[in-house]
Amino acid sequence: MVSHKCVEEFGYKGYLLPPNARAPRSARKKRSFEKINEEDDEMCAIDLLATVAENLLFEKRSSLMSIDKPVNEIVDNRLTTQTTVKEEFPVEEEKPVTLSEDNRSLSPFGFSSVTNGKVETDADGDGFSNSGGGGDSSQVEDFKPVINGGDAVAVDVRPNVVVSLGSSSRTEVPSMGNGVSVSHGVRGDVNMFSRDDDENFSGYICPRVTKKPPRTVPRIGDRRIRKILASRHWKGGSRHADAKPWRSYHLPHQRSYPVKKKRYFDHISDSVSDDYRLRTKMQRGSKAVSSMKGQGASFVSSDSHVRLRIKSFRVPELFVEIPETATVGSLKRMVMEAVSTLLSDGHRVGLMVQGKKVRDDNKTLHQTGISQDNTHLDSLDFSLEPSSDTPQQLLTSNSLGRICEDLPMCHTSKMDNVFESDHDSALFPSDSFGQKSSTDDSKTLVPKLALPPHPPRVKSKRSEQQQQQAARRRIRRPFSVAEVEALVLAVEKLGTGRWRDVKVCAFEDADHRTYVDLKDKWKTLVHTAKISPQQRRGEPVPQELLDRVLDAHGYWSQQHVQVLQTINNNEQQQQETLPQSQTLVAPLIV
DNA sequence: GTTAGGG
DNA sequence: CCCTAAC
Repeated sequence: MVSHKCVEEFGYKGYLLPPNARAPRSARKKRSFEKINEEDDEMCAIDLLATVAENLLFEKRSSLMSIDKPVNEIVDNRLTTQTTVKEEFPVEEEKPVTLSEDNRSLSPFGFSSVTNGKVETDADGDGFSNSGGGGDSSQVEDFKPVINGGDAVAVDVRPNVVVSLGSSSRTEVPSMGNGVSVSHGVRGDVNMFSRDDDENFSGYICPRVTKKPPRTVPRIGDRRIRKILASRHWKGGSRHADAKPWRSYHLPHQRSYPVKKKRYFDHISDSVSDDYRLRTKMQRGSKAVSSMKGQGASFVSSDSHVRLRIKSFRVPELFVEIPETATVGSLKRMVMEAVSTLLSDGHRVGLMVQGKKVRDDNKTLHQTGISQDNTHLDSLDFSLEPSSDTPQQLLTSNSLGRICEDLPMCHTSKMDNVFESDHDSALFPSDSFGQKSSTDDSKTLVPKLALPPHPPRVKSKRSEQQQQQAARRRIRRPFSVAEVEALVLAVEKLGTGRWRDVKVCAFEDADHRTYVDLKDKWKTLVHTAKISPQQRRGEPVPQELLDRVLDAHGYWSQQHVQVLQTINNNEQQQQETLPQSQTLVAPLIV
C-alpha cells in the first residue's frame, strides 16, 4: 500500500517548497530490526524431527538390548539423491518456495558427493570428470553426475518429491527441467539456476509447494534481519553443540523442545527440505528398560522401544552447475549451501503413519500405532512441511546469489580442506556415528568453520559482476497506477532529489520499493510522459498523471536551476521573477 | 547512508 | 532494476 502522509501542506501549485533543512537522520525511521522476534520460534521447527530422530538413534547406541547388526546399519541414514531423466514439465503453477535473499545459513558441515557409488573425497583439482554417470550402487541410490557434453558438469539432483498438502493427500510433483541439466555456454561459472519467466537466468533452488495457497505471513523484508537470523541460527547450532544427547523419547509440544540436537541431526534435519520425506521403517524392537525412569511424565519405565530405520533421505531438486575444474570440495559446499538455504525458512515435521497424517502431537507413539507390537506397521513417513506460520516467499534469485557469491570457485587450499574430511560423516552419519566414541563427538559436533568472511575465489570466464547480476537481481515489480499516483504526489510535494523523503512519505510500508526504485521510477515516468502513448509499454499510466509528472518535473527542475543560479551569483536577484522561490532559496544560500 | 546518473 | 561515483 501506499501511504499518503505527505498530502497535507502544499505550496505553489501543489508543490511543497523544500524545507529549510532535511530531516535529521536520527529522525529517519529505521525498521530493520523490529521483526526479528517473529521468527524466533521457528528456529526449532526442524528440531522436532531432529530430536526424535536423535533420540531414536541414541537409543540404538545406548539401549540395553543386543544389537545383531552394526549400529550403522540399523540406523542407516543415507542421503539419497536421484537422477531421473524425465521430460520437462511446465511448472507454471508451481512457485518455488522462496527463500529470503539473505538467509543462507552458514551451515558449516560438509557435503559428500558420490560418484559411481563412491564417496568422493575432494582433493584439490579432483573435479568431476566426464566419466561419470554410469555407475550404480545399491547403497548410493541414484546419484549420478550428469555430464554435459564436455562443458560444465551439471549435477542434477532430482529426487522424487512427495508433497504434503496439509491433508493426507499426496501429490507427485513433477520435476522441473530436463533430467539432463543443461548448462551450455556458461562454463566456468558456478551457478545454480533455473529460469524464471522473466528475462533473467536467475539461480534458485526450487523446493516446491504445489497448489498450496500462499500464506499470509509476517513479512521478513529486511536483509539485515535475515542476516541476523542466519547468523543466529548458526550460533545456535554451535551453542548447542555440547548438549548431551537425550535419552528418552520425548514427544511433547513442539515448542517445549529444548533445542538439543546433535550435530548429526543438525545435518540430517537441516538437509531435509520442504516436503521431502524421511522414510522410516519400523523394526522389531525388544523390550527395553528405560534408562530414564521417572524423568519424564510421559515416560514409563516399561516402555517398549521402537526402532525406526530411516531408509532414505531425500533432498529437493537442485541444480548445480559447476565447472569441471572446480573441486569436489567446492561442489560439496555448493550443494550444502543450497540445501541449507532451503531449510532456513523453518519447517515443521509431519508424520504419517500408515498413510494417515498424525496431527496430535500429544499422542504417544503407542497410541498412534507406532509400536513394536504392531507388526503390520512397516512404514512411517516423516515429512518436513512448511510451517504454517513460516513465511514463504518467492525464492528470488537473491538467495542464490548469495550462495554463489560466497562460494569459492577456486581450488584453493584452505577452504577446500576445511570443509572436508570431518564432515563427510555428516552425510553418511552412520559411518561415523555408531563408531565414534563419545569423545570423538566434539569433532563432528562442533562445526569447525562457517564460511570464511571472504572465501577465496578465482575468476570465472563470465565476469563476477555478470554472474552476480544474474544471480541476485531482484524480481521486477512494475509500479501500479496507485503507486505512480502516490509517487507523483510525493514528488510534487517534496521535489526531485529527496528520494529518501519521498520513500518515507509515500512508500514507507512498501518494503520492496527503495528510494532508489522511486527515483528510477520517476526517471522512467518522466521519460514515459515525454514519449507518445504508442511507444509506451506496460500498464498504461493515466495521462493525467503523466501530465502531473511533467509539470512537477518542470517545476522542480526549475527550482534546481534557480538554486544553482543563486549559489553562483551569491545574491538574491530572482526575487521579482519568482517570489515563491524565495523561501526555497534563501535558506540554502545562507 | 543518499543522491545522481549511466547501464 | 543494478551499479557506481560522489558526497
